[in-house]
Amino acid sequence: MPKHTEIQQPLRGDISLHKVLHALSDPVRMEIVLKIARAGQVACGAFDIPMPKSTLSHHFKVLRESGVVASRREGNELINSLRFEDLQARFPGVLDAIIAAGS
Amino acid sequence: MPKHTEIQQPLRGDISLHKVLHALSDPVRMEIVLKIARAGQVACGAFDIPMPKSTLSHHFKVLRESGVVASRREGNELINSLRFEDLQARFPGVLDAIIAAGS
DNA sequence: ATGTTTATTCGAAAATAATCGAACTGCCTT
DNA sequence: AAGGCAGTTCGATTATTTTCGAATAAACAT
Repeated sequence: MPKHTEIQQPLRGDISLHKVLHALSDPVRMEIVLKIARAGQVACGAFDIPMPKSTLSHHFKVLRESGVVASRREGNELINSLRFEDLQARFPGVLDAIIAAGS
Repeated sequence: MPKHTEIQQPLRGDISLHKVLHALSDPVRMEIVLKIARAGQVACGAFDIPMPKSTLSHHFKVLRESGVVASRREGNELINSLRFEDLQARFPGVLDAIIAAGS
């Protein structure tokens, strides 16, 4: 029975458009988002991006703090997903269009 | 008969998503874009944003170089418009959704 | 208990971006 | 030709972001 630890993320109402756009304006983070969009659920370790772990961790932090990505702990890894419903509720169509454009 | 000078802007095919998103991730630039979206055509001077002209000019430059805004000279002022068709062709729905979300 | 895996945090360095005043260019008016 | 107006460009400053290695934490396995 895996323990689920909640990670710090903004509430739906606190998600701001400019932070979301900033988060998505970085190519590495966009790549991360596209991969999550395709797979639904991806652990941090599953990204074979040639980059130190601390840098990658920074990008996940930006994605989380902007409200784009939700992460939950499962065992000793973090599973990432997109906050599709929250973003759709707050900024309808934005994430969909960006993901479609980025694919 | 006003002279129309063309200003440096990327071709449709050279517009990149991450530059567009970066351009829109700044609150001042978003405000500019929203005003143009509402009015259709706006001269640089018509923005009563409390900020030195050089700073404002910098933001227009970012918007232009990202492909979001087109500027043409008419007399001694610059008229700005959104590159809606180009953006729609390249990243369908993105600008619409962002403008709707930002309004 | 010790070690392993997964990922974060810390702190400092390097790269980008934003800000502003001053000087400049283009166009119009007189 | 001289002056005014709209914006840009230059150069310097500051602020924010990105990057990375080293140290740390949390969960699991042995």
